[in-house]
Amino acid sequence: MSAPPSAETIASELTEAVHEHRILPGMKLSEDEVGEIFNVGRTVVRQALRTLQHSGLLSIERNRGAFVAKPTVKEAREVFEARALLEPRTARAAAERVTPEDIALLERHIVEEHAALDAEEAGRALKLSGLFHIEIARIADQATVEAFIRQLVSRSSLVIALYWRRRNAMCESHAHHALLDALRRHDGEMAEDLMKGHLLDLVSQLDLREHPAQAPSLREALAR
Amino acid sequence: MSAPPSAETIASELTEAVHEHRILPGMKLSEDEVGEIFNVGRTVVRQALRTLQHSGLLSIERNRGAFVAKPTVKEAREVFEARALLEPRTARAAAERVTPEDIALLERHIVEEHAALDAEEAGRALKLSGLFHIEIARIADQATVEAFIRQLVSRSSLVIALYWRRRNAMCESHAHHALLDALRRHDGEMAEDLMKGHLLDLVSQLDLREHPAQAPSLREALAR
DNA sequence: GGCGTCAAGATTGTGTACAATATTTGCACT
DNA sequence: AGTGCAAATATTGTACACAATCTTGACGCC
Repeated sequence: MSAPPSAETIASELTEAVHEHRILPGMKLSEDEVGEIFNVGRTVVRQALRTLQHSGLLSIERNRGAFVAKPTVKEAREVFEARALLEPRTARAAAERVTPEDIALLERHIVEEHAALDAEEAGRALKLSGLFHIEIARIADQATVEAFIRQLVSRSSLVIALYWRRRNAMCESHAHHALLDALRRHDGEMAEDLMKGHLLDLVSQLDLREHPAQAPSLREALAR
Repeated sequence: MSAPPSAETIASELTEAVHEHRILPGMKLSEDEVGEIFNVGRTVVRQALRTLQHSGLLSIERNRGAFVAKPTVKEAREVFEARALLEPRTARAAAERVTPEDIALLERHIVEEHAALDAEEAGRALKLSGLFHIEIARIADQATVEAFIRQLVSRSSLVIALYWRRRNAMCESHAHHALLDALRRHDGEMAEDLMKGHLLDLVSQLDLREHPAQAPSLREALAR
């Protein structure tokens, strides 16, 4: 209905849905189906799906279709190892460049995140939590690194959907608050350490043992 | 001619051409032209171009076409800052996991790189030089980081095309040799330091002052 | 009844025609 | 001659038709 959205719009909407866990790993995204939802032809849908594939959210299998990626345990570890390489130093750089406007924006982010948690909207809280990390990269004025972190945050959403231990609470709000304090004081060293610890915390809350659930296909699950 | 190549094949060929400086920043890649060269329809070409866009090699302007990206000075710095975050630690990890087969492969790489330099094939030498860095990420068994480094190496080729000081020699072969030695001895610490220094060396050989040459369009070059 | 083969259906892959838009060229007018 | 507008050209954006491939269900055979 109304104006036909562009491929970028569709890609954004789908990405946001993944961030909010409204779209879960393994789900199939049929071209016709997505096209009907957004009132566009398959050509535009295919562009959007390819975009999401390149950012690692979809796995497109030839003549089979596009499926939301199901990161293996190894990939899950790799995502957080990559984040551990990029984000702490980026947080340090952000602490040195952060402006009062940035601080205010991050404060609003945290408030909204808390509000979402109180409203039991875990998906929205998760999305906002990811945006917090992306904002830090933006503040550091490192567009290239920011693009990488965007990808990693997106893929982290998939990892969390698959491997998160406790569904009830996401008790990481304290970490973001502490980071914000360090940024406010332009304490780069502290920001770097906090980010490093925060990421380690996140990984420690995942269950990254080799589950059966991660079998990519039924064939492998039942093979012996 | 003969068998029609897939979109991935075309993307690889174009990427390789960029690595070898056969395709230079600013060049326009017309869909029809590329399609005729590879004997495929525009549909497949567009897929390949989108892929290259997502890896940062092309900038696609709506209703204008696809142009090989011309990184600004800022982007050039960002690329090497990102590499400085990712590659040293990755080299350390590689030193801990490297196998004799990997060592042999890297040795061949270096030999070929020297041969290319002797044969005055600067483009081929540059491509092999980039592959050396990618191989190290592969050896580290970090597929996610490897994908990022691939992007960064590609974009580095564009940066070098635009900002390299001396066209004659690429006197970095020593650095790769030293890195290989560290890997052979499983000396992670040394490998990390060498990689860090190597990347700093590379940046120092660039002319990243704000030249006029970086004007994206004639319009800007002559605007006053 | 179990199993293999094959046909029907559905979904994606690709080429192409047409529409939309940008660029260039020519022309009229000042 | 210079400038502004308009038509012509060329290139990309989108939709659609057809081909290729996979999945599913049915039928016949053992």
